Amino acid sequence: MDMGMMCGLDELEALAMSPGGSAASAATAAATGSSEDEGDLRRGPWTVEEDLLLVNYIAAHGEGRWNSLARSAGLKRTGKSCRLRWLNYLRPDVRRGNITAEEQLLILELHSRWGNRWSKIAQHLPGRTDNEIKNYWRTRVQKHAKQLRCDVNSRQFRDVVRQVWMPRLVERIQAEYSSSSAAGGGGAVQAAPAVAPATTTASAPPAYHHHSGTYGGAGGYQQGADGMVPAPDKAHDGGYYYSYSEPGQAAAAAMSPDDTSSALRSTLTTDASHGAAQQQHHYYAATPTNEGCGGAGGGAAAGSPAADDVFAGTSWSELLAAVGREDDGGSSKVGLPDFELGDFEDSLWSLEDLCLHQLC
DNA sequence: AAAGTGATCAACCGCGAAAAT
DNA sequence: AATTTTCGCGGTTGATCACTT
Repeated sequence: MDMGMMCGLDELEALAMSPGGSAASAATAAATGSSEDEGDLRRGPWTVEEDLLLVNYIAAHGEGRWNSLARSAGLKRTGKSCRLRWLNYLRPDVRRGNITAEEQLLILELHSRWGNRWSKIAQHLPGRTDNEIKNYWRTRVQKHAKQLRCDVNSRQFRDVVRQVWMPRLVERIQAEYSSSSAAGGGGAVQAAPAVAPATTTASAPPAYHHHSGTYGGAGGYQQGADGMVPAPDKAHDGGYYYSYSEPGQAAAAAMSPDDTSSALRSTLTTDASHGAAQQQHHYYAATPTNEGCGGAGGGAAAGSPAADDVFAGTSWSELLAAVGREDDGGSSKVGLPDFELGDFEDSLWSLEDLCLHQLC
């Protein structure tokens, strides 16, 4: 394992002195409440010390056999807990930060195919964990469904996703690519890091990003002069948060050329004047007035003005108007072909569908 | 400024499948 | 072949942060 994350006593000592470390420990002690009896397994938030034990043990011995790993590493944790901590947080290729528009699009697309198969979906979003995707779905997607008073699996909501959400994501991605190409590509990493082509060069120095919107590093640790050390930045649970990318590594690792998202990217970026741009044209062909899904909509979206919310500024009545009523089988919606829904167990909608139906 | 509310995310739990003994 | 252990997944919870009132 060439993670380059060996940690020595120096780092552990530095850790003991670091604000993040002490904060995390204190926070954990407060969170767990009770002192840990000898032999008892710890629960709750991980301390920096525990993180380092785990990281360094895995660096030396590799992962797997989690129960014995936990014991051997001297961690009073279940193997399960160690595995989770490693996979969701400490792994060097874990990407942190906002879910990009392209990632959102991919999640919507893949969820339509596979449902709540989070781990399977996560395989197509390099650096993203199933837990993160699951959280995204629950907090963002289900929130929108709730605002619409729709079941997240209802046809109407899926129509909203298909006819409103996804097109707007496509639109945004297009805009991002346009601006990034106009700016010489430099903006792509910021705008759409998930699947943006590698923009760093082999000669570029490693980039450390100290905010929650970037990605590319292992949890809250960074490569020190001779080992992994906690990143002294944003207080976040344990009090550390950072990202790191080797030259040309982040984007390359973030997206292998042969995965679904890559195909998606090519779909989105191939000839903007014909491809997705044309999709948008069809998506927005018409909007019959209509209520829908309990009709609570109008203005409800006002509560979610997040900058990355493609629905921002659009009332739910508008959204619902765009897709027609569920109880009429969606027949009132226009602007999109009626897809074959008989087999939506397998695939309700997909970008391939959109292309097949003369939308690109 | 304080209290209340909602959003986010790390972590835990239970269960079934796979692997090991 | 049967039993035990380990792994991985999906669902859920709780703490914290951010925003609103």
